[in-house]
Amino acid sequence: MLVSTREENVVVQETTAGPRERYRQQVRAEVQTHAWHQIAEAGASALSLKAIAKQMGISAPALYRYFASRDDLLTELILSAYRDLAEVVEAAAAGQSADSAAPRLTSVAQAMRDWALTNPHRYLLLFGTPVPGYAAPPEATTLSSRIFAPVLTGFSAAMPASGSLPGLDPALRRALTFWTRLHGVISLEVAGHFTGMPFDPAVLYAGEVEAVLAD
Amino acid sequence: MLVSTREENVVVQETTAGPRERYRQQVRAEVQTHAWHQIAEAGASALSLKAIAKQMGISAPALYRYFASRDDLLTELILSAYRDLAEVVEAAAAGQSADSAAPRLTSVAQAMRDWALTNPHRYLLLFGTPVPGYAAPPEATTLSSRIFAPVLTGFSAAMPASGSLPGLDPALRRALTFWTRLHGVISLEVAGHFTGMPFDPAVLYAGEVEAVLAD
DNA sequence: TGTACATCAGTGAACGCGCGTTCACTGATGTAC
DNA sequence: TGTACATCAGTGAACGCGCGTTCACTGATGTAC
Repeated sequence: MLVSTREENVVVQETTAGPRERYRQQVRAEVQTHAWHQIAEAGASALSLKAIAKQMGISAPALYRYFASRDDLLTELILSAYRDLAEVVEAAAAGQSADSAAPRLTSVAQAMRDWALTNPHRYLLLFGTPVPGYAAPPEATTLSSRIFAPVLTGFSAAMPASGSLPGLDPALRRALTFWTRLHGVISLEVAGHFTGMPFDPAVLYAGEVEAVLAD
Repeated sequence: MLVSTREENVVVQETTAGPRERYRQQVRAEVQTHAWHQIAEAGASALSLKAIAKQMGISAPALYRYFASRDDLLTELILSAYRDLAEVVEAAAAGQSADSAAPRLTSVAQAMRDWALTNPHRYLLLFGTPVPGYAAPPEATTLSSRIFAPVLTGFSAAMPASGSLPGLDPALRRALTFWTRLHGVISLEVAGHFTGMPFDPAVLYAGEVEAVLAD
């Protein structure tokens, strides 16, 4: 499983950073890589600064130069996972012709599943069981709607704005079910609930993608 | 939130149990109640025998009279959650007339959501992020198919057995999408991903139930 | 180009804490005669 | 009904372990003159 840990402290990287700042970002990235491996092996609740320090051959207090606390590190991991997925979804939505919404949304759906299967622990960290005792920062909500936006605009474009029906705006409803139906398949697959069952999850998923766009 | 911890050591309970055995089952139940409260507050990874002992006003080693280890307790919790849900689903399926499948499946769908909202931590323990480093016992798979069975027979009855289409048997496919679509809504709601969004999850769910049975 | 100084990465000891689990034991409770 | 014995729930001390975090410190590195 590939763990790509890019640094995204965009503001800093824009101007020419001094060698100390460059080194700093490099170490931060290395810490996050080890953190993801740890989450992959023992789950998010087991994320431990001391264990990361040991793996890096460094003393534990040294890490406090880079992250204010364990929860601070966890926050960075979650936000970077959100950013990563948001970029993947946006790229998938942008890569298709703007004429019709269906191929754009198909592309988005495939990108989501690919990302989830490549990064199962990131997907579960974002959309699985919430980490107990941890409150996501407000920025998470912003990034969450950034992921949702291409889907919503896709359906809004495809449908006449027919005012609100009883209960739920139709474009919002279709965007929501797009999301819930695909999440239903992805999350069960990623959590291992399809192992040993006599069917191919990819086929099931493709069927759901087709169906959710057909109606 | 109600935590009902029934003892289900059926074999023992059938014959008349001595007073010691009765007491033993009572304590086991009490331990499990405290365990669920603990999972609700700090997650499954934080499940701790010492903490339970402290809450019960008992010494920690005393618990080893009732559970062989921490993982043993966790296994009992998971199996009892599976059993509980299986009974709820079976009851919902049996409560309707056997004539047509649709009302039976609607009833099953509502029972599933009700159970999940009443027991969010149980639902997440069964179908959310897997507990790291913990392997579910084989019996879990058995109970899992017991939950799935009423759905599958519902769709099998409703459809002519038309042989296998390319990819996926039609009844299995519809039973699977029944499950994935409802899980998609339930899991996101239970994990708190709908909080603050401008719609009613119950309406969204009802719509999905209707749609999954309509086609 | 050379030197003095400020910055900052990293160290090692220490804090209080909680964990699962073992062990030898005490004392109450149920049971067989 | 009374007594002796076996069973077993529960105790307290101890084991080795890992955790987050703080503190005063050392020593290397970059920078300003």
